[in-house]
Amino acid sequence: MSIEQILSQATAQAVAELYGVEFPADKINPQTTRKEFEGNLTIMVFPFLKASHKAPEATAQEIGDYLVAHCEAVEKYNVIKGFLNITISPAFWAGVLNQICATPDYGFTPVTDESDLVMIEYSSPNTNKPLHLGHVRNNLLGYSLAQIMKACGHKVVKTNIVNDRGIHICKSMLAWLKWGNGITPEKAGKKGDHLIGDFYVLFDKHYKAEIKEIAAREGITEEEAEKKSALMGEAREMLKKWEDNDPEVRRLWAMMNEWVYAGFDETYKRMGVDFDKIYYESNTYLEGKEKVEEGLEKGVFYRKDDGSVWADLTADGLDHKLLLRSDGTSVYITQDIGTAKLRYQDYPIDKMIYVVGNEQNYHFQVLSLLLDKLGFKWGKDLIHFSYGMVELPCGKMKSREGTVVDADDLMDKMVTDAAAMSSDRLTEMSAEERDKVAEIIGMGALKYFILKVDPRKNMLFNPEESIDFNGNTGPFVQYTYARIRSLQRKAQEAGMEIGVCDNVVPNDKEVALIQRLADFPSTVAEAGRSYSPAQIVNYVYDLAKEYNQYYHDCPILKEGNKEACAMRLALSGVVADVIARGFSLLGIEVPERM
RNA sequence: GGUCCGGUAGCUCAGCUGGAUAGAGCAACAGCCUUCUAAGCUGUGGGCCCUGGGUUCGAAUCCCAGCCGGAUCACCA
Repeated sequence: MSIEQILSQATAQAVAELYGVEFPADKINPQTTRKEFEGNLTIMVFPFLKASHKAPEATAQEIGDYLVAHCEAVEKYNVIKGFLNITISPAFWAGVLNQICATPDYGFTPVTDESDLVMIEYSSPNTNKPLHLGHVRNNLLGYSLAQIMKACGHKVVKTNIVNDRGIHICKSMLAWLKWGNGITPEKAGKKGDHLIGDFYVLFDKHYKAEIKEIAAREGITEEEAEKKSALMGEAREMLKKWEDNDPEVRRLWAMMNEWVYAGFDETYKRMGVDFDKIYYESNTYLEGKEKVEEGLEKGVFYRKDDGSVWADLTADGLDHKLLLRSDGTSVYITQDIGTAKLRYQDYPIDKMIYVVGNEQNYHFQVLSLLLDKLGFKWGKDLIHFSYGMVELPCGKMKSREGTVVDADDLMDKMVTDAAAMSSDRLTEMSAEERDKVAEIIGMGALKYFILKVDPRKNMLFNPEESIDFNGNTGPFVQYTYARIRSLQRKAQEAGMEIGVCDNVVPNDKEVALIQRLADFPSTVAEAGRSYSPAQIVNYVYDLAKEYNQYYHDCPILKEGNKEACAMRLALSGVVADVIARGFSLLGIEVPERM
């Protein structure tokens, strides 16, 4: 039981005994006392005034006296207005530290057979171009969320739905046939996804030129000219052939997709993300029809005269939504229904989380309703983990405008910059070790910077600032960790003892640190409940910052008292450990030296 | 126009299940390396928390209205 819970219950008991009123203990939330006041935890007594019929100060005094008398952990208290500031005895905190040291999986809830199964869909790339900055945010959020859900005791299945079919892939294929001269990633010395992306761009270039040419020649608008494009006609024809299982087209498609997947794998690996199960739209896009027919039979959908199928969502405050075109083919949302069907066949899903950009908020509102109507038990409560756009200082990042930041380029830049900044610092390391550290720091800087921001918000990504190694950054926290590890190495060399001894009491700064460490489990739980990696980032930063201040003021290896020293080493060790755990929830590595 | 989401220091962001004098970092200025890693620490300056109402002991936080910005409302994906 946490100290907060102990206090809540004791306070509820105090209110009951002193004023004869039952007050629910879970409504009493002791908060960390602000720095400028004495005490560790604060209870607001305003809610009890109705019961006590006394002034706030008097009420606080009475409850404070009761707590000191009945609660062993409470050492003393002070009252400021309606705020009851409670000081917990240092011995109690020492006990807490001891307990944390003895808890191997501190802060994490174990996964059991009875745990809920949470499926998290993220990344969802198209196979006609490489991953970009938007995917970076998506992947980092998705992976981190999966880590957090695991730590909260859920079974997690990470999944990826790859959009591997459609007109856009055909464009790349066509361009490769026309202008590729049989080039391959090996021959080009290029990652497959980048090569395919190049051909997609090439198609667009030729297409635009063609439109312009037609418009000029026939004196029509470019919009009208688009309909006459021979290139687009060919692409459509290719899509038709693909759908008809034309062996030639299918072979080309399969080959080029393999190139792309090899490229994606590299990017994912470097980013440190992975998946338990990958679905391909080419396998799922026909599946939704069946479910729609089923819904039609149940009467939750209806058919128009032209044969198209719709869902009436006006009762839920939305519009009518198309599910099947009049020619019987699927639309986007029908595919999502199909994918849901397959997934539910594969896994006993209790909760579904979709990590998808906020431009699809409406889509997921609709999907939730449709899945619910179709009887998916997790449909109603599906989570659309919606995130905002990543903008650049020079303007918005959209693939059309050509200012896309490529994910691979970005990671390269982060790591090279990290290497440049740490080169004169890590002179005693081998080149190989230095590269490894640069990778950890560069990727840490990137991940931390992206995960720091509330996902819902659009964020500004400034490449210059992101690699700034000062302040609230990943490297700052990593540095704190590395220093503690170095400290531990030195202590070990000196043969010093580590551990919490009964007759050593932590000082104020140490108590504050222990108190923060004690908050870690509830922080993880809360981050899981609110789906917020940013909360972990904030926690870890606060912890690292506080430790840095402590580190500066309280020398450890120089401390004369052996037992105090042992306690400080133990405390430092837990700080490092919790930093590492927090970072593991964010998918960020931590270096032993830097 | 309907719906959804944002608006907090010059900049990037926390805080939002209502609590004390609204916090960090960057940038600016002033200090601290004979010291367990100075990628650090300390200090100073910087705020109509978009506006206006309401709810109450108390509002950046909750409710209503408005302003500004973004997204979305396809037989596209």
